Amino acid sequence: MSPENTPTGNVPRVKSASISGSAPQSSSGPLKGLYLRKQDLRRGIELMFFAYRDFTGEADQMLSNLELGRAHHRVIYFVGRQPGMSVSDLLAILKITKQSLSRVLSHLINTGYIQQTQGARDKRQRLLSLTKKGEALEAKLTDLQCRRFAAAYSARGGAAVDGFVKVVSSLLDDEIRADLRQQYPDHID
Amino acid sequence: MSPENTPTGNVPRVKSASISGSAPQSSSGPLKGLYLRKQDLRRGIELMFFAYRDFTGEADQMLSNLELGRAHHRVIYFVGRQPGMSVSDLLAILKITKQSLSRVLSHLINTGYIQQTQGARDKRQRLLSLTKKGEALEAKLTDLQCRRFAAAYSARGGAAVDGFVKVVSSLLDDEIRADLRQQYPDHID
DNA sequence: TATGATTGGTCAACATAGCTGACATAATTG
DNA sequence: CAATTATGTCAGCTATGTTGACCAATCATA
Repeated sequence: MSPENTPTGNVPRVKSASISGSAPQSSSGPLKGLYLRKQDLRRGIELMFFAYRDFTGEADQMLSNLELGRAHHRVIYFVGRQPGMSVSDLLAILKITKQSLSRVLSHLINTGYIQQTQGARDKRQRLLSLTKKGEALEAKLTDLQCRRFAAAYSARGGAAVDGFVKVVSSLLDDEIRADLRQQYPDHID
Repeated sequence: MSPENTPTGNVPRVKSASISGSAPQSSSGPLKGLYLRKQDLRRGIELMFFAYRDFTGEADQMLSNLELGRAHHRVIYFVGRQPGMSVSDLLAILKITKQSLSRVLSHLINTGYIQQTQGARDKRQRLLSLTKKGEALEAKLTDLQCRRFAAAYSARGGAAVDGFVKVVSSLLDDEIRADLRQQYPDHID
């Protein structure tokens, strides 16, 4: 935790005082922990920042033409993924407050992207699903992002995809990783 | 672009009408493009969403205790990475407006995390760097995120890290990928 | 059946962090 | 000197998150 006053991070520094405790790391030769140099970890941080921005950028653009935002996209995406989900299901996934969701969800209902039906088993529940209009938008947005992934996956091949899924899964909080493992039967874990 | 009305996405669907054009894909057997099934691409989308949230979560928590936000973190991170950078350098990295940055940057200067010095070559420039206080915070925040990466990297090994870097790099916009390639001399590309 | 828990909606108020557009100052460059 | 560049600043707007309170309908159970 001691502050390291090393400016650029460009120089390969094998001894990483505050990090190296997490894993074996040799100070000589191309050995096992070479990818744990501080510069490699920083590259990871930056890749996440830039990739997330670029990954959402195209969809954001399309959404802004419809006077919608990223929050609307999330709702449309997850409702499209699991039609008939309840409001509390959605809250649990998005991890935002009821009020934040309410604002966005009401707007999507008023503008005809999402419809609600009363739950059969539990009449308190409002089960959410996409309208035709909502499905069309979801398809366009998901398509944009899927194309980006399809391009990346096919450019790099199955082994790289495997590594990607493994590493990103390990970046998740435990609870979320368990959820995702259930969603995807053949999930690498 | 035709809307596909398939509810859950849990069933493995080999034919992915709107996506499969991007790459070779066989409809039988464990072949080359198996990782391009719609469910695999959706998993990628979701991994990015959840991983980014979890990846920033711990730092966000620490920041909120200091009455700072994620925007402040970004500034501190990149200034710490490249001390002496100009305001326009920072704007180019963050891709936000001058006014958005100004608000955050002024606050960080007023609260003693960042200092400015007049450029020697070009006196109009205000070169940014972290104060001792800023360095200490940067170290703590970066350490949190580096630990997460170090854990993921060492749990999955070098081959997985390699795949992760390859795939995430391919998710970037071209321009950004070129920048990152320069930042990291041994960048896989 | 009465009670308490759950599901969902709503209101008011607030904070952060993005945006636009206009304008000002100082320094550099041609 | 004129044009451009680097930076800062003002006013105002929007999107998306937050808290806390409160209400209604429904469900589950003692």
